[in-house]
This record gives sequence, structure tokens and C-alpha cells, in this order.
Amino acid sequence: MSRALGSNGLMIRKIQSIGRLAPEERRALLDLPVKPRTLARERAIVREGDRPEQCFSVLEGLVGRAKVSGTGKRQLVAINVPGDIPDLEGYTLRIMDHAIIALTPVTLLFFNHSAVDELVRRFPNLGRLLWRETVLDAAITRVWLFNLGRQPAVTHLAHFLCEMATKLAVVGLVDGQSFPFPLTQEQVSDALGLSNVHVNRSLQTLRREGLLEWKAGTITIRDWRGLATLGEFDPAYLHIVGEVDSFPMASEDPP
Amino acid sequence: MSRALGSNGLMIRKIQSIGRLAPEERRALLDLPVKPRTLARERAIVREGDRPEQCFSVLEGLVGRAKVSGTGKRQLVAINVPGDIPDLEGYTLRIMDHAIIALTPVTLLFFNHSAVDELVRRFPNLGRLLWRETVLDAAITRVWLFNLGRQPAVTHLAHFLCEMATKLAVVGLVDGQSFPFPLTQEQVSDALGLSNVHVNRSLQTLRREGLLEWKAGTITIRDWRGLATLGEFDPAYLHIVGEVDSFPMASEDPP
DNA sequence: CGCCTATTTGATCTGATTCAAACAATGTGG
DNA sequence: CCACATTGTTTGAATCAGATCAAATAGGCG
Repeated sequence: MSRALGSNGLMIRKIQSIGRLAPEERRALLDLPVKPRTLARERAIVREGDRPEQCFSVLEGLVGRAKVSGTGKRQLVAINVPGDIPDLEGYTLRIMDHAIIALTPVTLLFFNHSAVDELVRRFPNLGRLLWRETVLDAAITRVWLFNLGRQPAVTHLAHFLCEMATKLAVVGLVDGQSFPFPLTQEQVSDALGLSNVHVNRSLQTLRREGLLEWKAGTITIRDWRGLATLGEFDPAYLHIVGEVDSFPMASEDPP
Repeated sequence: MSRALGSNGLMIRKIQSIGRLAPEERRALLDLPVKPRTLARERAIVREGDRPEQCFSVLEGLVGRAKVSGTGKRQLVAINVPGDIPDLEGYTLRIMDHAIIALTPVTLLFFNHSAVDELVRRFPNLGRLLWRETVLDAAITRVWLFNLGRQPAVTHLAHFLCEMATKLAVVGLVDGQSFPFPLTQEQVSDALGLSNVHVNRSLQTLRREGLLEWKAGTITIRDWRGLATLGEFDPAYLHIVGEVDSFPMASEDPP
């Protein structure tokens, strides 16, 4: 069990984006012993039916949470970015009802459920924040459900990209109008419940409208206002408190 | 503030279906002062954007949680049955990112957020159970998302009805193979993200296959095994602990 | 009985899927 | 540094699941 200095920084930043942390709570989180692990793209981190005894936070890369149908079709039910703790529900529910997968090469920081138990016992407020974190996660799932059920593909895609941009901005991974987004269109189609071909065509619509560029694993938003309007994106459901630097929606469109 | 004797019984039963309650915790829940309220079909209970200061449990009837698109299309993101506490997230997140609606005439039991604060402080284990409850809710949302994204309409509908039957059975509202289910097909279509016409046609498929009957607001399951197979229904995601009486899947198919 | 609301049926349309092939990018080893 | 393999993106054509529109029945219920 090693502990790289500041490893938990991103996670703390993420938690602070949804609530207040007391200094001693931050201290305790920093002191949490973590074990880093690196995984290749499309490797399973946790499998459906597993009973994990550890949680992890994402340090680098993107992870997806997935369910697979009887005919082998995959649906992502969430995408987690650096700073997130994807399997807090594994902690609460004990048994996984979905798999967790590395969507890109990832570095994860593992820590024991027992350590979380200890933290939550010592700092009830921290427990509240973790609870809040899971509820927020559920709010995102509801929006995905809504978009899948009642929005056309282009709207859904636009909303998805706004959400990703916002989540990444919270942890400082957006630089001006651009951010690295190394997913394949196939993976995006699994998130949106569409076919890869249709994602490709919807994407071309967004490009044609001059809303964004996406090449070499980097997305550049050319018209945030337009993209958010098209996607009917209102970040309220992300329940972000405080300001976020390099927030795409803060910047104006180019002239 | 009145308190009808045993009003919270259903809620307690529901909570006990997902975890253990200590006698003093049960006692505290029973002593929770509640204010009953009755609402007509399709009335809003909580609106998107509200900052509620109360929670409620469902005593009778069905409530839905809904989001509405820019073009006025409605998507239900959850359906809650008696015993459920639909807006625990209003308690945790403070501001509602979706509306809560009476899908049938309902009786609700309201109680203050401050009372929950008090309970959670006095009984950390109860807090854990409520946390667990919200996470479980999220698990159901994920399954809805999966079914909407990757399953055909008939499968989705079959799964939905299995889920409803199971949730109702937990609180003793299933009698043998039958249970009251007073939703319209229109409302079901809002839950499944389909059109009412298509729900009607999918339903006819299920009837034609002899899987169920549905008339006068009552569903009778004729072939649980068949319905569950068609819907790829595995109740594991409901994380029910202990046995449930009048559980539809416990009973055999008729000869 | 008559009104209102829900269910059912029919016909047509369309957004999205599927299948298949071409094209572009990226990486790998010689 | 190039040839080749691999993986991802793009295009085209055919098909289909599910939506939409419209009208006909069937249930409640005052």
C-alpha cells in the first residue's frame, strides 16, 4: 500500500464541488491510504455480480458503467471522469448490479470499504457528502433516461457532450474551449443507446452547424450557447456549488 | 399534525425489505409525526425546481417522477409504490431536478426534513438504510435506462410489469397472481419511453402469448416464468433481503 | 342515457438500425 | 521510414421498429 502525495487531490476537488469539506475531513481524505492501479482500454474493473471489498477513485482516464442484454448489446449507464468514485454503490449495496469498465487507459486509486466505514463513522458530515454524491449520480442517470426516452438523437448527443464538458471542467480538465475526449464513437453510441452509425451522422450535424470540432481525441466547442440550446442542457441537475474555472459556458462565443 | 396509528407501517415494511431495523429504530419511525394528504390523479406533488422542506412516504396509490422535454413530451424516471419515500433526493439535494406526480388518487404521509435530520443523527444505522434506499432507487433507474436503450418494446414492457409486481409484492399488495394496477396505457408509455399505441400493441402480444391478463385496473399474471424470461427479469438489482410473502415468482404456473 | 376518457385498430411515415464497403488514421515491426 | 495490419470513421442503400395521425370501439359513471 503506497500513497503518492496528493493522489486524492482530484477526488477532494470533486467532493468540494458538491459540498463543503471541513479541514479535518480534507486531512482525513488526504491521509486515506490508496493503492494505485493501471488498466488498459476496455478492461473490466468490476464485474456484474461481484462483491467488491474496495472502492476506487479515478485519477486518470474515463471509466464506464455498463449492462449487457441477452443478445449482447451494451448500454453504458454512466461515465465517470477523474475525481469520481464510480462504485460507491458497490460500497452501499454490497453486490454489483452492473459492470465497471475502463473506457480508456486508466489509473485508479483503490481503498478499502473498511476505511470508508471508518471515515463515515468519524465524520458524519463526510458520510452525508458521499450520500449526496450517490444521489447526484442518480440525478445524472435520470437525465440520461429522459434524453434516451424523449429526445431525438442530435439533441441527446449535444446534451451528452455538454454534460461531459461540464463534468471535466469541474476537475480542471477543460482548457478554454477544448478538452481531451478519447472515446470512440462506438463507445459514445453505447452511452446514448444508439448505433455507432447514427452517432456518426448526428455528430456530422453538430459539426455542420459549426457547434464543435472533434478530432484526434480532442473536442473543441465552437459555440457553447448553440450546443447547450440544441441539447436543452441546463446544468442545474449536476448540483454544482461554487464556481468552476475554465468553465466552457462561462466563455463567450467567438465573434 | 395528527398521527394515525400504524400509518408508517408500510414504510417500515419497505425499509425492512432492504435491511435490518433495530427495535428502537422501528419505534422512532413509528413515532415520527406525519401529516396525511390526499391528492387526485395527475396532480403535481412536487415541481421541478422546488426546494421542499418535507419528505413523504406513499400510503396508498402510485406516484411518478417525471421530466418534460422542450416539446412537451413526458418521461417518467421512476414509479413509486406504497411504502416508498419518493423524494429522499429532495432531502439530500435540496432542489428538485424533476417533478413528482400522483399517477392515481394517492394518500401521502408528509414529515419534515428536520425530523429526518434528527432521526439520522440519533440512529446512524437508519441513515445508512436511507442512503441504501436512494442507491437502490438509482439501481432501478439504471435498469430502466438499459431497457430503454437496448431492449425491444415487448421485452421492456414485460420487464416493467415484473418489476412492478415484485415491488408491490414486497409491501403485500399482490394477491396470488393478481394485483391492482390502475395506470393507463398512456402513463405506462411515459414510463417506458414509448407511444401509447405501441404499448397497446406490445401488451396485446403479451396477452396473445398467454402471459397475463389486464382488465379493470387489475393485472393477473398467468405465466410468471414466461413473462420473466421474455423480459430478461432478474430481481437481483432490487436487492431485496429476506422473504416476501405472496411473491409472484414463488408460485408455479397453472397446469 | 349520454358524456368523457381509455383502448383498440388501421394506414402511413420516419428516425434509427443494419449490413456492407470504402476510406482514414494509427501503430508495428522489419 | 515505409509496408502492412488493425482499428476507427465515414458513406450508401435497404430495412425495420416504433411514431404519428385519425378514426372506431369500448368502458366507466354522473
